[in-house]
Amino acid sequence: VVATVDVARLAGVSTATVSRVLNDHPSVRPETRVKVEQAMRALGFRVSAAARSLATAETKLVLALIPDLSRSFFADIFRGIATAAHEHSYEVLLCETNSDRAHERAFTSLLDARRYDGVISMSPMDTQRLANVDLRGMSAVACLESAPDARIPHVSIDDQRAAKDAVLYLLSKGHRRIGMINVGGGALYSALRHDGYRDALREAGIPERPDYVEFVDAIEYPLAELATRRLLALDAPPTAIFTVSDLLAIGALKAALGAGLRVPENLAVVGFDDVSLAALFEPALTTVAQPRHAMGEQAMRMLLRQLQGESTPSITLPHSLVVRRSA
Amino acid sequence: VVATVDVARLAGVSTATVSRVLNDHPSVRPETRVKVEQAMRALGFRVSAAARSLATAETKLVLALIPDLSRSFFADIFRGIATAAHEHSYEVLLCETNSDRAHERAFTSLLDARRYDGVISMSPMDTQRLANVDLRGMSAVACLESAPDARIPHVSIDDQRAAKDAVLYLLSKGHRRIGMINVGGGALYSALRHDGYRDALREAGIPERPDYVEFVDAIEYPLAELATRRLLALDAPPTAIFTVSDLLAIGALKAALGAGLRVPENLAVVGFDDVSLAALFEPALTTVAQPRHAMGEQAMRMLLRQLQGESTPSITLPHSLVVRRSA
DNA sequence: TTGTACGCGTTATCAT
DNA sequence: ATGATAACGCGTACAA
Repeated sequence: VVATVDVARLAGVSTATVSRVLNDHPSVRPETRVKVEQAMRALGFRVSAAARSLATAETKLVLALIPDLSRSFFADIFRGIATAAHEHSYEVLLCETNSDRAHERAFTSLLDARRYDGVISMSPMDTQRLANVDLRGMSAVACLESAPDARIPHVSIDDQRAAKDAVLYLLSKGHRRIGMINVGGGALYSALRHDGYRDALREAGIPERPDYVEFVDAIEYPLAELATRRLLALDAPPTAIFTVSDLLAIGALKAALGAGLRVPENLAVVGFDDVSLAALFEPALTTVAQPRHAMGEQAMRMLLRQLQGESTPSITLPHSLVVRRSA
Repeated sequence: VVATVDVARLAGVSTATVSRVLNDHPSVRPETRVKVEQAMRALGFRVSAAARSLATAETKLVLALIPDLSRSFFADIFRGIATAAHEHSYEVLLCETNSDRAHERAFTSLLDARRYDGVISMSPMDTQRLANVDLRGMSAVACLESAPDARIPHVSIDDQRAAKDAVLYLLSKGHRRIGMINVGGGALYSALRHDGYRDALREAGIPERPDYVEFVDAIEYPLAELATRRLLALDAPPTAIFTVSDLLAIGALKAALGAGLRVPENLAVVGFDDVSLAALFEPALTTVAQPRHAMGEQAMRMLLRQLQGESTPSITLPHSLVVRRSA
């Protein structure tokens, strides 16, 4: 392998100078710089990230924890993270943690070797665990979900308000019997969106009907399809359903269509996230949009600032209601 | 920071012994091992991946090049790669290279610092470039697409045969006017699938109609929707369409449904890949399935073997036709 | 079975 | 503006 010493020798300078060239140090005479650069090319020199890390105690690598890679929702956030990271010469390692084994693995790999400068969690479960574990001084930020503990700053939308807005929209369309399909598991966002749903109903003076709120175990459309069937089997079934995810909304749509109902005439459906699928499906989904890319970018920038020793407050980004055909 | 020296001191052994414990070296007396492990815990010791890399000249990190992260098709392959990698204590860095800038970035980050032990490309464009660039001895394997040059081994299905099978199926259903929606850009798989399409027609004694084959610029359903409209506007329009991607098939479906046609009665549609969307859409897609997870696993194992100095032949995995409603 | 000592390729400090 | 040199933390011959 060719190292800085070799370059130094060929260029007739010291390794210190080679290092300076490598790091764009201003105090290098232009002619010297040229000599060094020529030597580098001539020898086919490449820095060793490892050696650099060892000397600087920085890896320029951050870990991104994601629950489910097959959901493009997370892919979009990841893109935002990567964008911001690359602007600052950082790389992002993606780790999917849906299974228990993967979750464990992620945390060992996170804490065992000092491979990462920091971590960004897009997964409620991981975020909660991050808050309860000794981070050994590693920086962490949560995306989408705030940690119960306030040590980890987060970037998210106002979930409660967003859910309320969605339900208010349904109310404005004249609906009085509004159901909800939520997800279990104890994530904070599901609690918040549930609260938002209640807020809207309360404002409209409509009493809560617990049997109008269904919980599914995972963000998978078949589960929502079943939940919707249960809702539709009620004595006075909902005329509209608010779901906490577009995938669940698709399930609701399939259940309604399968039952011979017309959407939105017989049953209105509102989703959440505005993934690409939302516009594709027939009828196209009315849904709450989150600024996914921006959220990823902000999360990464937040982490970057933490790495420089700054303390970073959590931030809330704006959501919006995208009205299409389903409601 | 606490290093091996500190652990050694506390345990009353040498750093060599600590290193041996770290690497599960058999020649360490059990009692010694225990002493060392206790010292590690007591001090909160963590290895430095950087220092280890510097000493071993291995990073235990591979780079995965992916064209489009929002397509779950690639996410599934990535999962396979990660699975196999983790079994051997490797990490996988994912890099999306759809844009020119990202493509350039990927290659600089790949070749500049010696950060990665190897690279797996799932992107035709990247694979072609890998074959034309000085890899500096870095191992590379292609997933999904063979490199024109034979230096880079690949894992893929038999694309030509798979396409032929799909078209043969349509022929078996009585179709004689069969169109195709292919993708431009010069990827090998599109040429192969085109050949497979021709093979099937030839066997059936049906002359080629060039106007039956449409090319789109990217795997995006709106483009396929337009292409399908053009096909349907022909004097004797196809009664069936074979597409090289499920996303394109969805576009064809939307065009057909939008034109008031019934699928598969008036127009049969066959997709490719069997992504989750294929089963979700109405009517559910008949499509060619690729063993995505296994392909990823095999690609990673192939890379691992290369890293150990073995030479690895390319491999072809079996495909299958999944018959659903659309054809 | 265990210890000694050096090398891995950078950066950073202190001189000059 | 540049050079000499000591870290950085681990693996590994070679010895013992």
